[in-house]
Amino acid sequence: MVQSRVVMLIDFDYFFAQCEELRNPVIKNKPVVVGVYSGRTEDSGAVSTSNYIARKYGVKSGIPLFLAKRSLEGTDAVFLPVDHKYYTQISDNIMQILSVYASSLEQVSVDEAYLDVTVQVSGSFENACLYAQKIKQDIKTQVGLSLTIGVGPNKLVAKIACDSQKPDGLTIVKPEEAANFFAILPVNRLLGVGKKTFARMEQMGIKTIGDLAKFDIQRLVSMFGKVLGLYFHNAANAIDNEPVVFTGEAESISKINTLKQDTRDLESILQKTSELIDIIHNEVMEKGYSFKTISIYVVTVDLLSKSRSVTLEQPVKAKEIIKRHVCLLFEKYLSESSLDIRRVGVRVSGFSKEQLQQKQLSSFFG
DNA sequence: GTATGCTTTCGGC
DNA sequence: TTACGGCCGAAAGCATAC
Repeated sequence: MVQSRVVMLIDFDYFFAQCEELRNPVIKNKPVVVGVYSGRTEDSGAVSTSNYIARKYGVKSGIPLFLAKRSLEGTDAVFLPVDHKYYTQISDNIMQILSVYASSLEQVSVDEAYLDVTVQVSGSFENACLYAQKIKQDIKTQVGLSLTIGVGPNKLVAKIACDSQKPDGLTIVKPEEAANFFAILPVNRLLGVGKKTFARMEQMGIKTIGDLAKFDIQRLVSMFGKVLGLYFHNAANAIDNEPVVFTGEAESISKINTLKQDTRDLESILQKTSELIDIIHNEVMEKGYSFKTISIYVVTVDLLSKSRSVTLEQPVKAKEIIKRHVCLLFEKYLSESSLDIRRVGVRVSGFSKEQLQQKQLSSFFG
């Protein structure tokens, strides 16, 4: 008999706010709101994360800071600006500790990682329960943070298990339970089922993952194509063979800022993007990347976003090339739109890294 | 038709 | 009544290639 894998998804609870509680435990029993301040006016900006006390007042990720402030009026709420460096340090520390617990670790974001622990728990989900508790305890003791863990036979199930109980949760879904666990969930909980596909599936009478699991596979293939159709069929039946693999470098590097004032003056836009490009270019050079694609990102006064990009024939690395293409892209964009611009951003992607490969080879031999 | 790759938009954190 | 960040990868939509 083929033994099931045992895969965990570990999610750090309300991460940024919990980091702030760690730094200053006095705030722990107060509403804590971590926000990005745009610098325009005193309260201009948005909530990045809040602790669960603040969430009781409806203060959650993405809402405007002044709204959060209003909702928390009369409480002893603490508002703090994001400190990415500090959170990344803590995250790196936790990832380092977690990596020892697994055969492979795949970091998904600053506060999430998949672990393949099949070997460590001898393929037993009973062992996995104890093992997960041990991991939680270890991070609590060594770092002082709480985590939520989902365990399943693959990444797909682990993820949905993890989402089902937070914070400080532990949910285990055994292989034989996965189908029932999935059946009642709305189909858009599956990766790959966005707004459009969700609407299409609804038309076909598919609302839950259970509906999708029972749906005729041939018809799925004829509707969505071979690759997607088979993927949907498998996913709905909780089948997922994606391995837990070490995550490589980021695929894009971007920087975005809010302008001091709304404008469509090319000079002032280029002045701001020039600052952003300096930072991006530094980072790209540090990593020894070349890049092929350069994009600009615009948020207009009505808060809608647009982007434009160009892909070059050859990978390049010069800062001047970014600046030149950013200028061209903005000239083009401005000729197409008449709205004032509130925020601007720059992104580079399509990396290649001959240098890095050389480095790896030489360090392998050296 | 299916695969592939590019551009733009969407949505989670 | 309006109000509102910064980043990333995935989704969606299209063009082109086989």
